[in-house]
Amino acid sequence: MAVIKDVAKLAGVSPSTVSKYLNNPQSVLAKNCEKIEMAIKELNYRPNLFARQLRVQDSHTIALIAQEIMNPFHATIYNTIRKAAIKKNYSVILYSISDVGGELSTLLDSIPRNYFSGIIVCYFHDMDKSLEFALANKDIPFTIMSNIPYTNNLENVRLLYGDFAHGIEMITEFIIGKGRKKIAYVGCMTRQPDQEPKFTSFMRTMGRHNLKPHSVVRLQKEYRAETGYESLKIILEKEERPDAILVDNDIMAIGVLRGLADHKIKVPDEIIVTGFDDITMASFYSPALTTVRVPIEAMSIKAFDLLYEMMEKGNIATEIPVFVPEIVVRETTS
Amino acid sequence: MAVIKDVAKLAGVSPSTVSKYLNNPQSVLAKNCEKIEMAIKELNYRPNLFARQLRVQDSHTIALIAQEIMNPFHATIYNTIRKAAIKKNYSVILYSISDVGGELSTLLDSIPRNYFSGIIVCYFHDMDKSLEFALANKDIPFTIMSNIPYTNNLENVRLLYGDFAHGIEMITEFIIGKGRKKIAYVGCMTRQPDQEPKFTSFMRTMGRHNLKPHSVVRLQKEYRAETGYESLKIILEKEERPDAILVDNDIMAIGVLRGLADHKIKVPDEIIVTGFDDITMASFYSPALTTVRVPIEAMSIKAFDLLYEMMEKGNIATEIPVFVPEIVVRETTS
DNA sequence: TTGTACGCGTTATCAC
DNA sequence: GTGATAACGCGTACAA
Repeated sequence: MAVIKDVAKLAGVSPSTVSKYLNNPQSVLAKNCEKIEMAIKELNYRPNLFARQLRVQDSHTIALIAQEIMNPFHATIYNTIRKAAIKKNYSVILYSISDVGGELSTLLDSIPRNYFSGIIVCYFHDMDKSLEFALANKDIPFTIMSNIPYTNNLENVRLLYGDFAHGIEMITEFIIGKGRKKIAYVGCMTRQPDQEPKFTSFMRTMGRHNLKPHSVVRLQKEYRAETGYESLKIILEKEERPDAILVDNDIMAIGVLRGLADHKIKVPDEIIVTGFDDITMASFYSPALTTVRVPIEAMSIKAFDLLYEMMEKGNIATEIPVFVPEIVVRETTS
Repeated sequence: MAVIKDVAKLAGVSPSTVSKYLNNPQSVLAKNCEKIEMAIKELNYRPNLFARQLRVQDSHTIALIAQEIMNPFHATIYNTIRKAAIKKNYSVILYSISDVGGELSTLLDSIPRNYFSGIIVCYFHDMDKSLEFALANKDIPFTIMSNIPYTNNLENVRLLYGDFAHGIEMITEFIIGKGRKKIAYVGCMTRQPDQEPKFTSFMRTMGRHNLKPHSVVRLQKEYRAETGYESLKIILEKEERPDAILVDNDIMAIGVLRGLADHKIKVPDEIIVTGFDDITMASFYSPALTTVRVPIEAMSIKAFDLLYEMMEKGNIATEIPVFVPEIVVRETTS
C-alpha cells in the first residue's frame, strides 16, 4: 500500500504538499496538482484513515443508540439518520439495546465513547440515564431524542421532543368519540406504568371521561408482531370482549389484527383497533390500520442536523421544533 | 482525556507495562495489575482507538454492502450480521446500494476500502463487479453472498450461495400443481431478464409445462410494497385476469395483496398469490402469504463466520454448505 | 518481568 | 506556495 511519502516522491514534491493538495487543492500550484494527481493514480494511493484520524482526533463516525431495528419504526430512524450522515461524509455505527437484553447502562458502558465524533441516543424508556451519560461525556456532542418534554442546559446536548403523549390523547379521544367504552390497552412493560408517557396519557384521557379500561396488557417483551398476537390472547381470556383495542405501536397492532382474524372477529364492526407510529405496513395491511403518525423522518433528520452543527460548527443555539403527531384514519376504525 | 502515560505514572510503572496489562494481563505481576487497575479507574482511562488502530493497522470494523434495509429481508441480513459481529467485538458499517441510486460500482469506489478489516457483499444483482472488486483488493478478506452458484479460487474470498432459482422452481411447480395456468410474474428489473436467476428459473419451469406467463411485470423500482401495488395495477389492465400471481419477494407480494383487497378480488379463490423470502410479515399478513423460505439468518451468520476466520485465523479452507429454500404454505394459496 | 526507544502515516506549524 | 519538523497515543523489539 502506497503512502503519502511515495506519492510525494513520485510527484517530485514534499509530503506536506500532497497533504495540502488532498485537503485544500486550491492552495497548491496547478502544475503541482497535476503531477500529484498522476502520482496518486499511478500508485493507486488511498489516504490511511488510521493515521488521519489519530492526527485530527476525529473518526467522522457517529454512534446511534437505538432499539431493535427489526421494528420498522426504528429501522426508519436508523436508516434516515444513516442517509443524512452519509451526505455529510459521516459513518454511523448502530448500537441496539436489544443486544444487551434491554439494559441501557450495560450498552453505554460498552461503547468506546471517546472514539465517536458524536452520539445520538434514541431510547425513549430511560431518559435519565441518557442524560447522565451525556453529562459524563461533556466533550462529545449528543442529540437525545425523547417522547417527553425534557429541558437541559448542557452545552453538548440537544434534546429533541416528539409529543407522543398528545398523540395517545388524540387517539383515545377518537376511540371514545366513536362511542366505544370497553377499551383495551396493549403496550410493553418497558418501565413502571406511572412512568410511561403513553400509558399515563391514555389513563388520564380515560379518566376525563370517567372510563376505566376494559383491560391493560403490557408484557415484558420486545415490540414485535408476536408480542401483539400474544397480548390479544390474554385480552380474549376475559369473559367480556372489548369493543376497541388501543395498541401503542403499529407492529404489535398488526399482531393483534392477525389474532382477531384467527378468531374471525370482525374489524372494525365488532372491535376497532388503533396503532401508533404509522409504519409503511400500517397502510398496506388489510384491514389498513388507523394510527397516529409521528413525523419520524423529520425528527431523525433534525437529530442528525443538530449533531452535525455541534460537531462542525461548535455550539450554535438553534430553534428546535416540537414534533406533533396526527391521526391517520383507515379501515380498522371505520 | 487521560492517556496511557498518565496511567503509567500514577501506577508507578512504565507505559509499556500498562499496555501489556491491557493486552495480556497475565504477563504482568499481580501487584502491578492492581495498581494499574486502580489508576485506570481513578483517571477514567480509555485507550485511544485512533492510536491503537494506527499501530496495528486494524479497525476491527467490517463493511456490509447490501440493499435497502427498509426491506425486512435485507434488514434481517444486516441485523444478523451485526449481532454476530458484536459478539466477536467487531463493528459493522452498512453501505446501501440505494444510497447511490443502485449503482454498485459508484458505491464501491466511494468506500475507504483500506480501512476495513473485512467486507461482506450482499448484492445479488451484480456478482461480476463484486468479484472484480475483491480481486482488486487482495489484502482484504471478503465474503460474497450470491444467489447463483459461483466458484472462485481467490485466496481472500469466500462465496456463499443460496439456491434461489431452485426455490422459484419449487413454487412455480406448486402453483401449476394447483391447476392454475394463467400465471403472472412480478419482480423488479434489476438486470436483463435472461440474467436474472429467479426469472429465468420461472420461465424454464413454465416451459417444461408448455405454459406461457399470463404477464410479466418487472418495474425498474425498489423492492417495496408500493412497487408491488403498482405492478398489480398493470396486471389488472389486461383484458383477462390471471388466476395466480407469483411475486419474487414478499414485500412486493404484500403490495399485490393489498391491491387485490382494494379490488375486492378474493384470495385464494379467484387468484392465488405467492411470495419469496418468508419475512415475518408473511405469516402475520391477512391472508397469510404462501412463500419460499430461505435460511437467511443461517446464511448471514455463516457469512460473518467465514469472514471472521479469514480475519483472525488466516485462510482456512472450510466446507461451505449450500443453503436450500423450502416452501411455506399459508392462506394465499389454500 | 519491566523500561527505553522507535515507528505507524498523517496533518499543523512555521520558517523560507 | 512549499518543505522540514514535530506531534497525535499506542504497541513492541530489544535491552536491562
